[in-house]
Amino acid sequence: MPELPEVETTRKGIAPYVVGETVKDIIIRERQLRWPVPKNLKRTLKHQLIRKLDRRAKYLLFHTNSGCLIMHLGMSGSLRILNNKQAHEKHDHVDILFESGTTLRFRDPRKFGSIHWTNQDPLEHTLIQHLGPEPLSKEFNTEYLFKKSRQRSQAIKTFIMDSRIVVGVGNIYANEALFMAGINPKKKAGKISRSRFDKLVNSIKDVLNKAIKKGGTTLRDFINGEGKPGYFRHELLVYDKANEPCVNCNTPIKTIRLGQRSTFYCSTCQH
DNA sequence: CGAGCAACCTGCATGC
DNA sequence: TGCATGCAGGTTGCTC
Repeated sequence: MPELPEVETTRKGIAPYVVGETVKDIIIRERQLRWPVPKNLKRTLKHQLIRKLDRRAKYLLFHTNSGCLIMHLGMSGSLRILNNKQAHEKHDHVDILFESGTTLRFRDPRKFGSIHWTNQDPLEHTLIQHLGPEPLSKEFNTEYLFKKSRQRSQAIKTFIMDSRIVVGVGNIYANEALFMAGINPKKKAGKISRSRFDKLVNSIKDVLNKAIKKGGTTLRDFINGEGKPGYFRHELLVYDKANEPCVNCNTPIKTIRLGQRSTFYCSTCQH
């Protein structure tokens, strides 16, 4: 489910409850996620102090003194902070219990999420080292995107969703940013001018920042650390709005399939 | 190399 | 009611 704003919302929500806490125990009910949960995770993580909780792309990084727990929420994953020993439900795959009595619970019906452990710099991890820049960093700018896109025949939408180009832009926000920038999602990345990339970069940063402020987008089941949904859904302009009138020109929003993902755009406003 | 797409898995909405 | 189909906030790793 989560794109960058939802992962960031989760990080901010759980950080106060986990940073500075010591792991008392881990309960693993399901090991078969996107990748198997490491065999010795329980032994490794027990008694570790969580020093810091970072995010890189859509990965959450739980730093301890001896290594780092890396977590990805996939399409349907969520993390919750629980005060008491609440009974687990279906799809509650992993619990991390802290000395303080609180529990961090990982739920993921579709099991596309994953949990990893590394003793080294997590940024050097195989799944992380090849990732492109953070969209909200200075490194992600017009010049960078323009240069990367030259000679590329790929559609601009799949291009900005490619994590080697830039991370954190999933299907919702790719649709939204392209609408805001007035760019047709099918347009070849290599044929877009510098000034239009300028607009696109600003739109991506803008939509992600606004979504973070609203606590992310809840379509069906995204919840933050406190079990509450995000409210950016009400601000969406094109995503999931097939046949609804464009907010600018009233033309019905079109739906197509691009790179196996639903794509929404206004054929009048986006070229 | 780039581009496209099948696959991983479960739940839910839709249509017959 | 049941069953079949298609779709869902992601990403890797296969083909061509």
